[in-house]
Amino acid sequence: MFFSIDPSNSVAIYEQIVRQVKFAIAEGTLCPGQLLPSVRQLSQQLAINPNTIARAYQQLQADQVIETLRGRGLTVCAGATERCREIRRSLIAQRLRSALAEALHGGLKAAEIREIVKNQLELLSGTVATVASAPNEAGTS
Amino acid sequence: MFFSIDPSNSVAIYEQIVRQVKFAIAEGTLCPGQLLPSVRQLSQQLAINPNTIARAYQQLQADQVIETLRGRGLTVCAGATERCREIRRSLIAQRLRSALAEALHGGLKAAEIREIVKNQLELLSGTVATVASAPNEAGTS
Amino acid sequence: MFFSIDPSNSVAIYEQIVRQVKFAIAEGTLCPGQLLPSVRQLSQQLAINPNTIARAYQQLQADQVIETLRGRGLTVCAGATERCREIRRSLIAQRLRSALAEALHGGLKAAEIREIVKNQLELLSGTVATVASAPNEAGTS
Amino acid sequence: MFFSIDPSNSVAIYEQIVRQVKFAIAEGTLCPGQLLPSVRQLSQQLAINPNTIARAYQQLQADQVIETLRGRGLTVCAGATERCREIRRSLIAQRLRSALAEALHGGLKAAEIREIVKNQLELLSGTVATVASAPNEAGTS
DNA sequence: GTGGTCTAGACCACC
DNA sequence: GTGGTCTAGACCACC
Repeated sequence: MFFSIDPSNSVAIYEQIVRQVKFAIAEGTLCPGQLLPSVRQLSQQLAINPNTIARAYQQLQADQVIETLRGRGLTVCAGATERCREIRRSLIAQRLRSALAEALHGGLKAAEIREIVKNQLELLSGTVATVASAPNEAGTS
Repeated sequence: MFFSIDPSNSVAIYEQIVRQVKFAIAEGTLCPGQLLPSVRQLSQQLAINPNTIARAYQQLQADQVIETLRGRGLTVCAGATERCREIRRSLIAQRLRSALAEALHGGLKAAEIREIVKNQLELLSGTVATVASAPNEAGTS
Repeated sequence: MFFSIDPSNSVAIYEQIVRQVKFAIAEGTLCPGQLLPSVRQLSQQLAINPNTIARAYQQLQADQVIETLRGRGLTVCAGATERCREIRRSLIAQRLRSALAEALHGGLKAAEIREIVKNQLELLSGTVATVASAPNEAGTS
Repeated sequence: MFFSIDPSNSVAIYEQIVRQVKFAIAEGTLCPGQLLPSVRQLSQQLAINPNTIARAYQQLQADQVIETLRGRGLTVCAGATERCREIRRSLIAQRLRSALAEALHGGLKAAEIREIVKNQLELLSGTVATVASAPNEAGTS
């Protein structure tokens, strides 16, 4: 698990950790049953106060993504992979929908939007083209 | 000018005002030379702290969208209409692009994205054309 | 709002606060739109660290029971009354069901259980009898 | 003796062991005079830290349910069967009473409670009578 | 060793 | 004034 935390980012540090853990689980980098780095350990690795790490982990527990094994640490819940993927997909789809709505609403014509979408997808698909044969994982790098 | 402010929204109130003024200018509801409501007046109308209104107006001045007419109040700058339209369009286009990037990045396939875009555009274009029939989706600025 | 906090109780202080707020909302003591006591105020009143209060309030926000009005404080969400009632009822019903299951499982005969239930309801209903005409609020003292 | 330990359960592991031993004694699965599995043996069988097993056994000794036979190990005390049964029954009855009190207190009407009790008893009595037909609900200790 | 909770005190943006 | 975040350091039960 590698985290990259940016303390000057406007999203809170604990929230950055939450997202990166969910992302890692969705990606399969972190699997159900696996132990997370301990609060103290991660706190040292990232040079961040243990309380902040603990807060992120508490959030992840509330989201039913990880659970505590008494005295041993925190593990990824069974089913978390699918849950995290689903959360991600629906957040993304929703964000996409609202960006489209806002675009139409804010003066772009449907044709212009289609153009942007087409260009953007071609531009970005370059990276993805080679992975086209693996249906589910495409583009999760 | 009608503003709708939501204090429980995560974007700051002053920022909501800034956006709505720029939007109204881009739309032509507010025209160059026109006087804005005074701080006190708007503060009363929205039941919001005058400092907050003042801050929004300062921001709009910094963005060169409004300017003070000494002793008379604040007016929309000449050229603000085009500038606001341009600001809006580029913000929107950028947001759209980043939503698309994130979507690809986060596991949606290009085909799925195209599908969402297509559906959404049909859905919303319909709504825009015949606003009255779809009551709820219309005003989601 | 009166809170009674017991720091020697095994349930965490922040959790005691969370429960009492939900209870007060379910009861109607705290109504949608009403402001909660501020973090600092409650912290003084209960002689408890502000962080602990803040944590309780954050939990209540995550539970969609309260929401922040930027710069003004925290209010009870619309619909929170029903939500809190429903939460309470289902928690209680579930606890009751599992107590019954455990009782049967653990050696009490159905007849004994019925006896305990009957006695207990009679014993406790005394308090409630006079309120029998107000269907929904019965016994929420 | 089969134990099923869940480290992600909120009740401590040593406490889970204590309860299961008492339960087994109350049920007659474990009889006075019988030797308990050694700390090491149980520790291996459950893949649990020996200290945790030792702590459970200490607790059971304090509760006068088991006692050490010098050099031989730990045995179930004489009279433990009845004591465990009694402990269990009174714990259960008390839990039931408090669940009922809380239910009344928390907004369920006496009639609703009677309904839940009735349904639950029918449901579970059925299950107990013909365990084999309802696979999942049987072992919910 | 593990996480969970709490206090104390600081700084921030926002109103 | 408001809440939100973070650090620092303590203590606890559990394993």
